[in-house]
Amino acid sequence: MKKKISIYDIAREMNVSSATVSYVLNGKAAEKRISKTLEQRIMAYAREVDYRPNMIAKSLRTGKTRTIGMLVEDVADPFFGNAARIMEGIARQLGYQLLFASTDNNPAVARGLLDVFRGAQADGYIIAPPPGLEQDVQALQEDGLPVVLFDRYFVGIPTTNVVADNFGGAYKATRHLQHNGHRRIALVTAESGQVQMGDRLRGYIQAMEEEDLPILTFNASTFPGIKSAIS
Amino acid sequence: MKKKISIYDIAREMNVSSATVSYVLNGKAAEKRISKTLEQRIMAYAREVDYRPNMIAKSLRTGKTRTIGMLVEDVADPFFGNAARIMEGIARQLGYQLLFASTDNNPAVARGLLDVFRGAQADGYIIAPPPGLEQDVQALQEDGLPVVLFDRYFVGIPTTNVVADNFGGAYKATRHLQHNGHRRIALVTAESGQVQMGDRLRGYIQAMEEEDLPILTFNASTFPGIKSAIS
DNA sequence: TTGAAAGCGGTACCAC
DNA sequence: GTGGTACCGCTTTCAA
Repeated sequence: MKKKISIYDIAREMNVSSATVSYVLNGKAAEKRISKTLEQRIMAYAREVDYRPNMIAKSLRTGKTRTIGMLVEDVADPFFGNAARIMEGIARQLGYQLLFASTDNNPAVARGLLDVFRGAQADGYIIAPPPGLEQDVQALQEDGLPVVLFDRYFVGIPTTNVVADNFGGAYKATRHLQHNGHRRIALVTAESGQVQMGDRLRGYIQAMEEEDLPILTFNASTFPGIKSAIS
Repeated sequence: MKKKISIYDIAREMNVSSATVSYVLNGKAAEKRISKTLEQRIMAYAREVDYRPNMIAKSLRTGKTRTIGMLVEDVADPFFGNAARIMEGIARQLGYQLLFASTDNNPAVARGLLDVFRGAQADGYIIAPPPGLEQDVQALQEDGLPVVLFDRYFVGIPTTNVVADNFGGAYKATRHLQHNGHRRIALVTAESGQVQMGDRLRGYIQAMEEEDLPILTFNASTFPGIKSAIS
């Protein structure tokens, strides 16, 4: 159980002040015009004793945690799992740590999670919002916290979102089938009331209407086995 | 952008010291024999201004972060994704926050991740270790940090592990097929050199040997399409 | 070139 | 019953 070493320990050992050590360790040696020799000595010693800064203390002082809270519907879902994993890698490269949590698409759960993240002083938020989270997202923004929505968004409330082109995708897919000579084309979807689903439906409908074809939709949620068609 | 309120703000408003506020907010009012009325007043005010403790400051002072670092092979993998999600829920119920990271089953990556977690002062670790992480796991333990391995473990190094009964499972499955009259039973596996795979293989072999049946194994990694048998 | 010291927001010991 | 205050480890201003 090697004892934690702090910048004071190394300052004492080097006969300098903690400030000097802090400067050197943060690459501000040049800026603060600290002698090259001193800098070398400190760096060498820090490496020797395997100094690791206490991020907690740093965060308390700077007010930044380099932490991003990420809310998805379910981390175990392949779509969100992959998204989480990829974003995690990118974040880490940029020196950020992602905090994940699953909302179950439940706004109450999501609210609780946001509270946890706020308690942890997350610097920013990446959210795949469940329906009903409008207020909370707005509250975050009003408090000056960076928020980006993904996979879904709220119509009417101004946010930065990254979403697939659901409308265009459904439209193109439908057109493609039409070009291949198909006439009876159905859309299997979920009636979740979520905006991304609605966008797909609209894309499909628009393509069908342009060709004056009948609209056919399967509701995957009410017919899990996909046994019958509605409308 | 409502300003962050601290216990000092509350203390000033209530004309008491920050110490008193801290006691009340931490349920130590009775223990510290603080008057019921004062307690009520402070609680009410805290609620009114929606006070949220700064966990960073709390962590710095107490040395505990109520955070657990979790290393899996791949968060996007359904097995690990589900494990992550379930553990996350339990942890949160207990007031802990899980930090996830994917090792890609690469010890170098895992080491870097452990460094990040240590920097974040994680209170404990849950690890599905890649081969070659023995030293690092031992180092954690020597530093007095709680570690639990899951899904795999290292033979010979003493750790707390939670793993499936791979040997017993393979043995029972094989026996089951034998009881149903099958004689040529093959094991499709991966030659990963990982202990859990070896355990399964041993369970299968033992069951086959007890009946004097021929050992047949498919190596799923060298024959991804599972086209031919070896041995 | 370098260092003293004031915080960041809490906790908890000890005194009154 | 309540409060003063030192301290957790680090950053940063200001002075020397």
